[in-house]
Amino acid sequence: AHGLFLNRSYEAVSINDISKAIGFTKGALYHHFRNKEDLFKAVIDKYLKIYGLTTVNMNVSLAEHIQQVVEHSKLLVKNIFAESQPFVPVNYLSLFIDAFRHYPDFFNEKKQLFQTEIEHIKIIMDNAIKTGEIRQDIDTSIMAMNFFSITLGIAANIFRNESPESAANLFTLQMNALYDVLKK
Amino acid sequence: AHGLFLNRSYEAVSINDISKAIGFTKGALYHHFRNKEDLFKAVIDKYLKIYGLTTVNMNVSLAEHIQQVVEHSKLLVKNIFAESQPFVPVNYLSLFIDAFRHYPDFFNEKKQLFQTEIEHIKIIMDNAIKTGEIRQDIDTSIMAMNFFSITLGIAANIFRNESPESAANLFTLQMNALYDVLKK
DNA sequence: GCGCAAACATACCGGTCGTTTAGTACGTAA
DNA sequence: TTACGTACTAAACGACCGGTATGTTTGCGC
Repeated sequence: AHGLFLNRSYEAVSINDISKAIGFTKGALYHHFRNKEDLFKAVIDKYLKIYGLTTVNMNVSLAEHIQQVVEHSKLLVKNIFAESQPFVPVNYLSLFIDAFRHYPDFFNEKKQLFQTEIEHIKIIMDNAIKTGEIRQDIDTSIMAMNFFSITLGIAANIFRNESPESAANLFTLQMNALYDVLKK
Repeated sequence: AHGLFLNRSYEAVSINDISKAIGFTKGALYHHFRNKEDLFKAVIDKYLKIYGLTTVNMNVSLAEHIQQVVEHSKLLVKNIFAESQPFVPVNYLSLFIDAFRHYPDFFNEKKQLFQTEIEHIKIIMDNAIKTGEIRQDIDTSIMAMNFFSITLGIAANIFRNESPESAANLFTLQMNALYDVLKK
């Protein structure tokens, strides 16, 4: 079901499609899920992880944090590619959007996640200024958004060159380039 | 039809929905369009513009170029908000994705647009280095991607605070912050 | 071996999908 | 007056939708 919802829209995937894909009949599906929406929510809950650094350690240098984000993103990209060959980042975004539309709670949760992610980066940057790791004349709240945007931009990287490895490598270079101009 | 496709997915919008919205019968619709897909393509061709700086003047300083991108993005955001109230950037992305899926030519065209956009930024940055506007120790091909990612990240801004004005203002600050650390 | 849920299959429901068809109103030109 | 193209309506088409009711099989405690 995850694969189908990933590659097509919520409405385009029918219960019949899913039942065929898993090799069970519709009746079996409805034995386990109340309706299509419930099934979809279960798929989202189980498979749609995003950027989930979640338990960020804020006592790290900016360089270390970047290292972690890069590693995590590589993993994420790899997983997405495993399930959806063509139009990869597009499909991932699409599943996200379907989740927003048919699963409002998910929407609110992720919205909060975006916000806290940016706040975490800001704190780490503030610390990096104190320790002298990076320049002092930086508006950390704004620059944190830039970091976050570049992270999301990894989708655009995949979009442009289609290989997960090169997209991840580009992302690493991007992050390091930004770090270099911030460095003291 | 544009409004409907913007707020829901391709499959979720039926010919009946469209015919009701425009006040004509289904038959009238099929008199003008061969099928649903053709109708959709017409909508995309007419209404889905993106980031179309297209005719970029490359003999400008980086500061001037940023100014132009910011102004253009403000306009874009304003237009999108005019047509789709809730979940604004999500809806816009969704229409984009539907276009990719059901209108392959559109996909290839926009892919090229992304690429050339980044190349333009790189050229402008290379010039800015020559004129002494910005530092010399910058990998322009990588930093150009960063600029581009931040531009796309404007969608995340809208997503987080829902007001087009504040999203545009944040975007301006983000661009300026990046410019400041690049400056000589 | 028996009883009995749980796990599945089968068959069907009303409704809606995209699409097609037959027919009508009307302007324009022969 | 006739002919004909355009723009449209109304109705119907088969296919398939999400969902339900009702069987049948399976695994497991006893």
